Amino acid sequence: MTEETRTGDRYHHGNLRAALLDSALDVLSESGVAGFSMREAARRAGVSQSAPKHHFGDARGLLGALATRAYRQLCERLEAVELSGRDVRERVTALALEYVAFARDNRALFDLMWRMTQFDYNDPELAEQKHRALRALDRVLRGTDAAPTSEEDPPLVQSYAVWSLVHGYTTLALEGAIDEDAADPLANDLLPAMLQLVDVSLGDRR
Amino acid sequence: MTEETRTGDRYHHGNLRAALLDSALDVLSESGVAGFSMREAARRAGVSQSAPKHHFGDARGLLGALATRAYRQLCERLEAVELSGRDVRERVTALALEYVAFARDNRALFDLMWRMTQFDYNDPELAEQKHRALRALDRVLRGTDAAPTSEEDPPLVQSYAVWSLVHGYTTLALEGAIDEDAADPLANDLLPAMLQLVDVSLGDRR
DNA sequence: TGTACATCAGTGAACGCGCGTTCACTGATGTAC
DNA sequence: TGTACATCAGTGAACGCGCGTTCACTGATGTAC
Repeated sequence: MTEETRTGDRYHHGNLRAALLDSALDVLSESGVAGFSMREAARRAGVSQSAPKHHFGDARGLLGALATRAYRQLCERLEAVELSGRDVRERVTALALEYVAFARDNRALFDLMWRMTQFDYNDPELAEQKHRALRALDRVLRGTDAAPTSEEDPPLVQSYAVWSLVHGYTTLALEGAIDEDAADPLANDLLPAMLQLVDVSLGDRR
Repeated sequence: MTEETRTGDRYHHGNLRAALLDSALDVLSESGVAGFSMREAARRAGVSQSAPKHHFGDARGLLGALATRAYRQLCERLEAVELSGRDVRERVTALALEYVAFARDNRALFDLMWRMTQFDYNDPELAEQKHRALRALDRVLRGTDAAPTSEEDPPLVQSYAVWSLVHGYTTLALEGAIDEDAADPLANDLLPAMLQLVDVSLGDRR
């Protein structure tokens, strides 16, 4: 009686919610947000077309759950590298590269994450996870010596600047708008070079 | 016999291509890329559902033409403010604010512009217009005193950095991911403050 | 330990919808002679 | 100046498709007594 997916001879799937999230991710990755359909997700989970309704209501609910899980995964990856590097600049660069790597590994998902207002999907956990990545960056910029970051301190201008730069670079590169010499624009060193131009000291804090 | 749209008693529209672009923009603005349909665009242009085929083939063609026109408009707006400001930093800031203003004025269109790879729409003019905005930024960063910019000089790292920062900020703000004190995050002064952190001198050029 | 019953999870046929596309057509325009 | 004809631009009915949603149902599970 494991928790594993089992599409055996049982009438009840037993694990359908998780199985649907997985198959929905497949559909999303292949067809994009525009081509996504509940029926196809159900089909791939080996279940009738009306089964998803019990778990997610409609496509908004399913995609929302998918996006929430994606934010969580991104934050975990960022927090895992948060402390690697000898100084602030190295740590910021490590975070940035991880951000880009996540986007490249999960193109359709990354796309979905920044498209949720289109679905006006309001989930408190999603909103919370959305801020979590920024907080990791903020901690790094304030430095480890600083007093433990209060959850209520507003993020630094530096945090917004670095986030904007990295996010913008990621979307532009994935779109093919920034085509560098290298075949894979995400593998080269343009991003670190750009980050060198950003003042990450706290003296300029405003 | 003006060039104006006339939906009079004539069998031939006379101006259908332009009229379809306009109605398509309406549909796009209301329904987004996902909700876009050729039939609806035709309906609003007051024409049969099969008429658009003669001019655009399919939705890819119509949206592609729309995106190309949008890039052209963006570039014109950027070039119009390119020289306003007493020094490089002021001029860069003016460009950045205009970029954000364009995105706010044309949300659906701005969204479409960075989604064209989804349609693998290959139009040389679109590709050309895509680079044109970056070149305006590059001219500003090199300064007016510099030798006239050769069309073949690769863009500065600074250009990529500023573009990434501004583009990232724009998309994050429109998505609601950056919520500042002000009700309208695009109207405040976070963007200039972030640009202050970027080294725009050419000494660091690499 | 057994039975009754409520609730949960999933089925599968049916519906109506808007879409893209095709097809034979027709009305207008331009061009050759 | 007039006529014939090719080409262009647009019509409107028809088709098949996949979609979301509804609905009466059924199989499994849990709980009260």
